[in-house]
Amino acid sequence: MAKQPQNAISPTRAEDFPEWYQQVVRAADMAENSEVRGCMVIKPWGYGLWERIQSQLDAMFKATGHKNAYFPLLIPVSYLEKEAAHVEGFATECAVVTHHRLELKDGKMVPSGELTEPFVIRPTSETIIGAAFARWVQSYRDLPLLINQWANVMRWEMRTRLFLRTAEFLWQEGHTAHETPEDAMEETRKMHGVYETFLREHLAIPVIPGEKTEAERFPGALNTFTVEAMVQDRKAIQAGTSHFLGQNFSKAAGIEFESRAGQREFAWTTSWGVSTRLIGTLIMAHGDDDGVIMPPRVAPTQVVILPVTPKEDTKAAVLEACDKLASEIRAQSFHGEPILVEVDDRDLGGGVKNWEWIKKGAPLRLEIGPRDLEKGSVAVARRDRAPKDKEFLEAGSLAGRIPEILQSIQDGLLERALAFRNENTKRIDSMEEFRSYFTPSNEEKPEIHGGFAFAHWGGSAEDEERLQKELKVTIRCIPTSGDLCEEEAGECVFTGKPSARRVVFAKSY
RNA sequence: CGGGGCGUAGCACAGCUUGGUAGUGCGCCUGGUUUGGGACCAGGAGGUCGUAGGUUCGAAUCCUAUCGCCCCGACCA
Repeated sequence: MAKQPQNAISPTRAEDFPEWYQQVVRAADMAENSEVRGCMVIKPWGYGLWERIQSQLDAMFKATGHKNAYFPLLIPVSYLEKEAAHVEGFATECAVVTHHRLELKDGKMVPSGELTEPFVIRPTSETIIGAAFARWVQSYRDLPLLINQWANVMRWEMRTRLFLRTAEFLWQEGHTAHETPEDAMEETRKMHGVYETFLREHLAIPVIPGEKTEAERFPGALNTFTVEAMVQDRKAIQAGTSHFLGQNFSKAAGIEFESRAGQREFAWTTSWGVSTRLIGTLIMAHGDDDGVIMPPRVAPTQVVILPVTPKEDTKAAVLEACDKLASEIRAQSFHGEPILVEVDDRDLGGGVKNWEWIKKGAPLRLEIGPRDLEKGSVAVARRDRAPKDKEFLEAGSLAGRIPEILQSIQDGLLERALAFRNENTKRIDSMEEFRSYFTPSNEEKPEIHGGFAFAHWGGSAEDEERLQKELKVTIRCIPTSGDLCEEEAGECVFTGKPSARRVVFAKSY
């Protein structure tokens, strides 16, 4: 028998990170490419994670006063034309619907009824929601209007990757309208904060909250705020955005109201969103060479119980003990919800099942066999430790300890991710250092290199573009809060011009 | 859309240079042996070799076109 590899995923992260990512998504059975170009099938384990993300974020949106609604998938092309920057930003990636009927012609179905005005499949909904807001808002008393939509959107991307960039993806888009610019800006920052909290506390991913430069701004926005995460190839990934749209969209859509002073005024709007990209971020932030590691708070199954049934005569007793433990654990709660536990009693080899759950990243695996029944023990294996690392704990008191164990995994993941980010974040004060930091030593097959560079910047949009062309590095954000936000004057590394603060540079997804 | 690579069983691949009608491993099914572990033995199911043309007595293999996928770039959540 051939010796099994040490780890479940091949290649390893160090060998080939992009390929590792794809293998992990498949090994964890989260999603697969579909027959439709650029569109994925999200499988139960991946969708289960999305549902957890969805329900927890939704609760945070509700707690901040938002209500859910749903708007059409199809947007009249003329709506898009109303905001100049917006059209320019999205035009090239729109899927367009031009017909409404099929006819059988020479054995093939062909479109026949041409629409008088084509629709685009929403790439985002500012315009169509703006049109609704224009109807809904009459008076300052109708404001603020705080709406969120959970939906799918479509952007016809050149190159797609499961979860990170797909033609169709799932997301939430918040859209709000306010009486004053101050109110709208406060909303923009508030939701920016909600994302930072969610990423850190729920997904165990530390992020740098900050503002985008003009070049990276959402088309049509006055300010774009972002939370930037670092994943294990040391690249940055934009995990969530919050935009202050000023009056651009309200003027385009006619969101007008009568103010307290009796004047007709345009509302101040915001929009903010996160997408299924969070799933890709989570995989790349926490995964190891054995697969996904799910942070307990969002794991679709937090505890898996694996019955070990070597002998037929003890099988029934083992299964019974597993079910009993499962219901004890289910009675416990973790962050206010019953613990999600599953007894995997499928008729498969124990090793196979064990490795499946490792690859899926279930936070805790519990094994109960005949010997455990005699000794009153349970073998406990944590996903944040080595696959063979098990600890035997006392069965009677185990259920009560599960919440604290899950929390310790949750905390450990955040600490580990934070340490990784800090190790790969560097203050840089010279151009030479900057260049060498972002230049791989093997041009043919670039190894994992670079990280976050924290440097002074006083350049223009053109300088920024040049930087991207030369080194593939962009300004990820100008930090607005958090431990990496410090106001300290200095000189731009590239131009020597004065700079009020350091900004974050990185290669990105 | 540019540069590179690749489409052969559910998955990973070999075979192609030197054309002769398809193979290996994993997975799947059946039976047996095993059992604190990604098991073993035996038997079995499964492929018009991406698609369409062409050359040829004969094409997975040679030629042309086309579609799709992956990696790198441009674009982007």
